[in-house]
Amino acid sequence: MAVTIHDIAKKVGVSPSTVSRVMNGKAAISSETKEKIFAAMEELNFHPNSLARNLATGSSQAIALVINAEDTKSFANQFFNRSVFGIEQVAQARGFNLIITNDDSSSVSPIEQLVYAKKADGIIIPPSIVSQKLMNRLLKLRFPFVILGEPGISKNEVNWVDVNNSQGSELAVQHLAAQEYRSIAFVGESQELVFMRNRVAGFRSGLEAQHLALKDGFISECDGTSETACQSALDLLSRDHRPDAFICSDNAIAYGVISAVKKRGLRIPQDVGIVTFDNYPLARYTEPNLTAVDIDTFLLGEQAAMILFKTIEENGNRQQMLINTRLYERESTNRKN
Amino acid sequence: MAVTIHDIAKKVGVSPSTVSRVMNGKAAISSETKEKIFAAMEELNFHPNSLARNLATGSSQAIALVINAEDTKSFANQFFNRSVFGIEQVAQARGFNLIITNDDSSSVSPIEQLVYAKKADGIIIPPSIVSQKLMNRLLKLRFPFVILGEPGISKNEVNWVDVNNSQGSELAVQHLAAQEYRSIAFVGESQELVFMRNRVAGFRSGLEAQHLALKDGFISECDGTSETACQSALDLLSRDHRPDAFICSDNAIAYGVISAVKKRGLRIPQDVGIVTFDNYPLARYTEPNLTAVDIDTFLLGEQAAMILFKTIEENGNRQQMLINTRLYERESTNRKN
DNA sequence: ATGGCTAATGCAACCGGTTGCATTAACCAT
DNA sequence: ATGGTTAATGCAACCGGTTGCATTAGCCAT
Repeated sequence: MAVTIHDIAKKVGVSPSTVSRVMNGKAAISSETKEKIFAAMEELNFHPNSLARNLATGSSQAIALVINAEDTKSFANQFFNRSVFGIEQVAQARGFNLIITNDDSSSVSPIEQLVYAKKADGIIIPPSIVSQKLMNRLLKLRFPFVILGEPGISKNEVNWVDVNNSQGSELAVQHLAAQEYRSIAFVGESQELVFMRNRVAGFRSGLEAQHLALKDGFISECDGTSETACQSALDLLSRDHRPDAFICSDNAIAYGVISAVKKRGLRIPQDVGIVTFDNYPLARYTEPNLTAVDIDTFLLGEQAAMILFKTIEENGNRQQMLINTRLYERESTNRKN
Repeated sequence: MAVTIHDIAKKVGVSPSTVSRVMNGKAAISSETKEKIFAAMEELNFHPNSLARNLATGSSQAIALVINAEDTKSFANQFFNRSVFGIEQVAQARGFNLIITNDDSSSVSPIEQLVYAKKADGIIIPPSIVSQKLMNRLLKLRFPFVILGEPGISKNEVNWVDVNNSQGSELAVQHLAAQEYRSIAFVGESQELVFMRNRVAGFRSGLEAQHLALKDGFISECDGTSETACQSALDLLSRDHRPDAFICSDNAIAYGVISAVKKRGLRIPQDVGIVTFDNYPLARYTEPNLTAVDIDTFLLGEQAAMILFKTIEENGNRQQMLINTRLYERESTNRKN
């Protein structure tokens, strides 16, 4: 078997507890013994067994990110990659491991595993699996958790981090107004989704701030595919007073809107301007390429992890955070230069 | 504190070992006591503490996926998402956790943490961090590992899973030949990358199988950006005997090639056919949309995990596996219908 | 009746650390 | 000299399971 604390103790001629204390930098140990212990650890190639340590301290030294493979839309895909990196970085800096676990409806809640079996000291969960029941249970157990997105319920009672969706819409409107677009429409998915509601709210307040009217029917819902987005845009463009700009809730929708504009024989950006949420994966590659409201998902993950650790350490913290977006200007709105 | 095995034992009036055995289904226990124990576990809401169990059994019940955030190209991005899901699914089915840890050059090898501190029972690592030293160390420790991609070194001595890149190229050539393209070029990245070498090899053997000549300079290397890919394609298209088809090593390259073809005033697919590796993220959305060699990354992850578990269980297994690709036919090669 | 066998369960050591309390020795002030 | 203090370290219990070996009781064959 591997080298243990006892082997070190025996070699140096001290007790295991002394070795433990040296290893953890706790209590006062004479620098003489310290050095001998370090030397022995080096020589025997000692590595503390984290399983033993975890049991003794009652901590798993891990946090978990719960994902929902079924929910390909909101977080699973786009956000996933870089936010995982952000979370991992924060965890690693604290010597914690990051566990990833899928919790779709088919499995017998892996969250319970993590929580009850003490496999994690805290969890980050997507809004799509948040239920009142789950939240209540976690709160009652005082088990640290952060929601990666604004939850639809009890938003003031739990920790969460989200993109500032309404600010993103405002930014888009402001930019379009500056480019002298006056008749702006919004194409997105169902407003049953929290982030959609926030984007629409920002769209409204953005229009107000720019003293622009929200025309009837200019908030259009589709199912998120390019095809239905295209249809929605075609409908709007066939009106007497058609939009001269679109804000699209994601790249696939924007792609559909571009097709619609082209079908109607209109030019982008001269006749119609387009801004899309998300700078990925298409925005750079469409024709013309797209001005985009970009979301820093690395930062999102990072902040979620920070809040989680704060909760783990302080135990009783409650925090919400919005990450501001920024605009990447590209051809699709470049009317003036 | 939480309910332990001792609480159950006391309540039922048996010894902790009996409870343990019932929990694990080991040894013969009378169905009478079994039932009483199950009832007590239910009543007290007992959940075994995995930290204790792990220490006792000497297993962490976790596998780890090492990622390399610096290596955005080969695996980190595209493959990451769905292969993680595949790995996780296999792990979850076995009651294992999946740990994700980043190992870039800046950190003091988290792999050592995982291995020496016994935080994982096995690891999956990307080729980009595989060194001879690391492999030797893992082999010597008999620590189970699988490489997620064919390694550049010692490929016969270690476990790995990879996309069948050469078969992918062959598939592409075969399809192009069937569409009566005769002068096929390949645009990819540096052949220092193992997967590139395999794709080029498949390209060559595919041409041979179709009795097509490989023209001089028709294997073109760029740095992987659309811009340099476009330049490479422009060069090839300005030759006396220009290619009538391109196989592109990824979507960004294909995008550059499309631009080049359009710049030369040629039509796709009539004058020039294009096949790209990867069905994501652009293939569906380019103009025209792209015939693609698709890689099932979920399956890739799944198989990697399967091999890892086999190694963990059988201890001494050695296995390599190639995942075949399949072709999605789209407009960019649709010359005949 | 008796020895042998098996099924059911307990005992206690063990996994490898952590930590509260006790102990010892040295030093200081009175 | 004596009591008090502090620095350095050991003892032993503990974290919550697992498991080899021992024990007991019941049953069967001789």
